[in-house]
Amino acid sequence: MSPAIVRVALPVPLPQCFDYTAESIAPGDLGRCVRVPFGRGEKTGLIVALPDAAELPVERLKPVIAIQREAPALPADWLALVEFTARYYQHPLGEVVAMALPPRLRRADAVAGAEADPLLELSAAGRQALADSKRESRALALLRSLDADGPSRRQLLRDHHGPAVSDALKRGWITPGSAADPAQMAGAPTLTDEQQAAVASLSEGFGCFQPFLLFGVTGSGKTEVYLRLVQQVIAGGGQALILVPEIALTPQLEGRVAGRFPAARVVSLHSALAEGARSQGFVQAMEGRADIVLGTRLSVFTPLPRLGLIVVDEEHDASYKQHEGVRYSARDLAIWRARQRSVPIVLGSATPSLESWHAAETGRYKRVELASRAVAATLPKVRPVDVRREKLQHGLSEHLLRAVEVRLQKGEQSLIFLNRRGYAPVLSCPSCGWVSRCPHCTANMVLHLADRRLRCHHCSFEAGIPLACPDCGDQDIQPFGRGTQRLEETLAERFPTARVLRVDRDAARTRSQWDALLEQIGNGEADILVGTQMMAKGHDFPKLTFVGVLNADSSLFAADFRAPERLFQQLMQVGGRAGRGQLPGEVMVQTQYPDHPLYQCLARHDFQRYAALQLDERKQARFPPFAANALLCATADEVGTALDWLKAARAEALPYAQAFGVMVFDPVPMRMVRLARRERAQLLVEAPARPALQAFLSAWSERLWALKPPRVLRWHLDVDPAEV
DNA sequence: CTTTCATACCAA
DNA sequence: TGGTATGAAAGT
Repeated sequence: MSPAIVRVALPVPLPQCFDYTAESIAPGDLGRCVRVPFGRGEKTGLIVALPDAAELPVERLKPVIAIQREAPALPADWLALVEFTARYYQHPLGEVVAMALPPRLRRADAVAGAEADPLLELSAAGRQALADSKRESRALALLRSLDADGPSRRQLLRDHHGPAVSDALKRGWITPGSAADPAQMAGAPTLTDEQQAAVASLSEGFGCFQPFLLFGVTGSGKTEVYLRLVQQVIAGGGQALILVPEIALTPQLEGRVAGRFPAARVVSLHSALAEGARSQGFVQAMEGRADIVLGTRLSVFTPLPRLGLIVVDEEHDASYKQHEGVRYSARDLAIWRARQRSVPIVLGSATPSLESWHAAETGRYKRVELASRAVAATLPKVRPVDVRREKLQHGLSEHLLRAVEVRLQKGEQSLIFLNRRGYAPVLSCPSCGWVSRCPHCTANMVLHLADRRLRCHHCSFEAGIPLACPDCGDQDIQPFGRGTQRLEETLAERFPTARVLRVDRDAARTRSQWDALLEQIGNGEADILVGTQMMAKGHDFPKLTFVGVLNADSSLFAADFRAPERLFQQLMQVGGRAGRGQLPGEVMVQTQYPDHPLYQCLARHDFQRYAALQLDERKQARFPPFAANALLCATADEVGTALDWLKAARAEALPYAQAFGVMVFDPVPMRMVRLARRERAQLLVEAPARPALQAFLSAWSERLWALKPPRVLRWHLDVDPAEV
């Protein structure tokens, strides 16, 4: 018997797979990791096919070193998913696999058996103890919660009751439980009529592929709707996949899910997780031992044998698109996966992406709406403040200052939102025009007065603050513009009795700093918050009733056609921070263009109107979703090199372009040409629709790989780019 | 005649 | 990508 052939995807930046010979191959080895000789050394890859014939003459194939048979093989539908990803995003399969697989799984050493998280329940003795006990204790609280909510996972109990758990185990009050229903819920609130209706129409999609757009204003209780759907799926023996933008910023969701389903096996996956924990969660999900997987974009690649539902929370969020390496969109892949597995997918947002909104308008997605806030709070009053005729005090209008003053007197909190870190965006010499340029980027270095540094926000280059102008020696160099640090200073001077707290990436460098800040705000230990977009994301501060927005206009006329969409989403989101408790909220946006449709729609909370306007513009201009785009990006030590290569690439494209009805534009230097000592250029491809783009790209990329670029040049394709 | 650096090529 | 082979330029 001649040896079998295995086709292996290896983590190398090459468009092809590699064939090897292997003895005694079973069909079950498809999807297994394998150690192979490669070049002078060895590499670990994944067996992606068991072909009858090799691409090369068999004599030239090397034998595999070892097949990793201790770990379970990746299932066929998972292979199909990574293969689709590689094809659609024009990225080498081996690199897609390397990204999607936890590193522990890839390495040949055995995967540690996942530690069990046993289910615990009240024993007869425990019931007795509960009945007999008279005074409050930690143990009593534990027993009571088990009595009320039913069996629960040990980890969850430990999170809430600490050492009382081991104690109760020793006394025999609680015991490892018999099989409990993972779908049992604890502490579920009553749904509003609207939520009930939403759950009803969404669950109609169970058992078949159907994308839903759950369009619900901030605070309308979308999460509660997800949880009920998840409950139904688990009750039917299925697994649910929930994607969230940044789990680091939304740990409360993790707690809420785990707390709601005390008997379910919940796996949460995010980038902050250690290697081992990530691999463990992956394997648990793959073996069907997890009921719920909750995670960031990477978890779209979690194998789930009993998948029954996918939820994409805040589907418009930019963090679903990966911006380097394999530039995939987790949201779009989730939809593909839902179709592949014939399961429903729920995309939730208060400000859906225009792509999703358009899909709902045209009936490709079913729209389900939650129009009112679940908690008894009204939408905040939003208005643009015309700053053209007002004299500003350090960038702050009289209206805004008065609004802050009023909250201070009432003991409520205000948030001033400014998306610009640091003290001032640039340091400049008024006499000769010198500005604090970054030596490695086409950008200015930002003045950070707190640690007396100039810092480039793009490449992290740092320098000290010069005492005099480096060019002309003038000592009168000055900061221009305003960042959060300066705003914090200004507000502290203006409101000397107020406690001003800055919340940006500099103030919340680590997770613990961030948690500490959140706690301070929650405890009412701050009166005025100065924050960047970090503050926009899903946190409820009951005492926060006013939000002032500075410098919003800069996104209005930005070159990127998606900038206004993002601005609207961001303002809706940050506005949603105001008045989520019992107190009514107010939002002011300082602008030079108070009549701009974006602000007008924002003031009326009218997403639908704004979406209609934007979609109309996009249609006229043939932008997505009325076209499909891709970018070919090249970087080199000089733009010229990049541009030359792109020109050659464009020449290769022209024969195909016509056939597929695709436009290939001239290469241009990127807006920020220089980034971290590399110069960048790109070329836009515009197709009438995705299938045409795909067909064109697969033909073109074959030619691109054949093109021999100079060694210094790096190139990649960005399909469905987030920014152009 | 050696060392160093840039460049071309290749991987099964 | 990373390792290696190749050759020209620069140094002894």
